[in-house]
Amino acid sequence: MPDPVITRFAPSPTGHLHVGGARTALFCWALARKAGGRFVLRIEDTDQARSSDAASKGILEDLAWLGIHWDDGPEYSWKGQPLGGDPRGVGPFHQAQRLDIYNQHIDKLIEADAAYPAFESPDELEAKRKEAIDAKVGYRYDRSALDIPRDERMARLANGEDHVVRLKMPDEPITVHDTVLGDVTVGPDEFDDFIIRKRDGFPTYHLAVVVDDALMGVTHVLRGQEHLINTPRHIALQRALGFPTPAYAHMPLIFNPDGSKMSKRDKDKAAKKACKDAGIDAPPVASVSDDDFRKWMKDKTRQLPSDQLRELAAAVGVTLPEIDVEDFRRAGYLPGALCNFLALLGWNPKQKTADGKDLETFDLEFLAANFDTKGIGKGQAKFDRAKLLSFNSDAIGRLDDAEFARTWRDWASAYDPELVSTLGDDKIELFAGAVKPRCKTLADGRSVVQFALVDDDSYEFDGKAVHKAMLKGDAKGLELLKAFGASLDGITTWDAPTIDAAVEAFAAEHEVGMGKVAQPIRVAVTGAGVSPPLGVTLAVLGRESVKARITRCLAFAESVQA
RNA sequence: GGCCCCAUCGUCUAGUCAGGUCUAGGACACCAGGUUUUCAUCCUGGUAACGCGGGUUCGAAUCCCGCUGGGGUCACCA
Repeated sequence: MPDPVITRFAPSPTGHLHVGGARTALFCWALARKAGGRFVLRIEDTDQARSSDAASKGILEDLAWLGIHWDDGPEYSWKGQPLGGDPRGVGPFHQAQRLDIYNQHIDKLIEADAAYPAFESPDELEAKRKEAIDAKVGYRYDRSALDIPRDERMARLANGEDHVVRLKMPDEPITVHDTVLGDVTVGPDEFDDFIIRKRDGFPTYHLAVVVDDALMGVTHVLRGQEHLINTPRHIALQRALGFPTPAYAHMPLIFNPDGSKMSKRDKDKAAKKACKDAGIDAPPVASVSDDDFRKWMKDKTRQLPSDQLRELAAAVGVTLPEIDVEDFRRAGYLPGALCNFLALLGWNPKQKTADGKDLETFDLEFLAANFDTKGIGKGQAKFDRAKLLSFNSDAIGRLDDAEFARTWRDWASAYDPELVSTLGDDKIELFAGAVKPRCKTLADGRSVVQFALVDDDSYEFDGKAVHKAMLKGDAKGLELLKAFGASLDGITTWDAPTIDAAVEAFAAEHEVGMGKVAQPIRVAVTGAGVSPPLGVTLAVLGRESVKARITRCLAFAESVQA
């Protein structure tokens, strides 16, 4: 039996899942699925200061929502389906809970003289680094800890003196055999004896990753290209520890359309700019303190907690760019569309559709059956929101009306509860067919149904639309509207098809085109010249509401006319 | 700056490994038409790219070199 393929995604829980991370996770997942292997989720929380439980939970939910489900990893329940667990007994999956394991391996390395404790303080090292920079030479740790006799080093270590542990890097070039990039060789001058255990006793990322990947049986590592230069370090560590080296594939990064790196800070940046442009110098919302606001405005790198930031953005009237998976979810993107788009950003199935075009639309199932590291491109990609938007509206279009109604309602109950409470399930269903082709995101749906969310006497009439539909020329529109309003009680059943038929009959009876009748009615009941098809529009409002609105519009139009 | 990676329409890309069938294909965006009671959907068509310079070759988007450009990385972050 060939070795099983085991991949892993190992985020650090410092916030919600970034779309770049989501793509990495998606590819790792797909590679494992394709090979019938396992996909491991591991939480890299060795940075005590920056990691949080909330972020860790958020990432789990983001992945689950996307449909990227893990076999081994933290236990999580998604829509009644259990995810994760530890059937192979390779956990726990939070690195902070694996300190003993790391220390065993570090001890082994020290014992074998492959690693050594170093006692310089951070300040001392910082000074040396600065010196190197001033002299315009690359800084490397000078191994001065090795000048201390081994016995003395070990004694000081045993005494519990503050220290870090460094790996002795070999004095020879290391070649990474990368599935995407080919062989990449880096010389020994590029590396110094890097730290594998920090002063606080936690392992660094390098040590933890290598130990965990080996112990969890990971065979294929797919990650962003920012890790390429780390790989020789990891290979050195694997050799020192006697671990096999997994297959590596580094993929290009994702950028903003302007070429800048897609960063969580972009959201803060947008909000800061809006505040600055509007000349706001005090926190516009109560949840942000005066002090925090001032510091935040002053420091380009400073970020506000996401809910505070969102509140502030709403108050200032600025739309934040979507960066994290959760941003896209909130903005009304479908998980399938996001995955489809993300997959295409750097990967191509290289297949044709039945009509000879490049295959671009596919689902997770397809990815699981067809993913291949050969299809990963080498070039860096820009994140084109317009194309994602198009993917999303296509994906919405492929839902049938009932599915759409369900999806829209579920989204709204989480992100726009007022819409659900005002319309109710029945009207949402009634609207589904009309809203679906008119929205590119689930959030867009609101603008389509806005007219039904307001009271009969509280929406405003667009003067231009009123003029165009009923007052222009001989003001025949006004006459028709009046007549139609009077005929309302004659409509037997108040549903869209019957209403449409009645309007058609009305137009025929008055010997005018549909447009001449439909537009005045539309403007009367919605205030504007744009709405879903008339039958649905009237059906949703209800007969009494339509009557009231026509009466109100008549009065408005006549007052304008006079 | 050192080291490393990359380079086809505005954007994502197919084609590059095995040079000719590429007057370079698709998608998004954009523009122009058409269907439609408005808007949207939908349909048809169009504009638009091999970064530059040298080689190799009968022939290069495809191979080689240089340049330019973009990116990554140089933490007791991951």
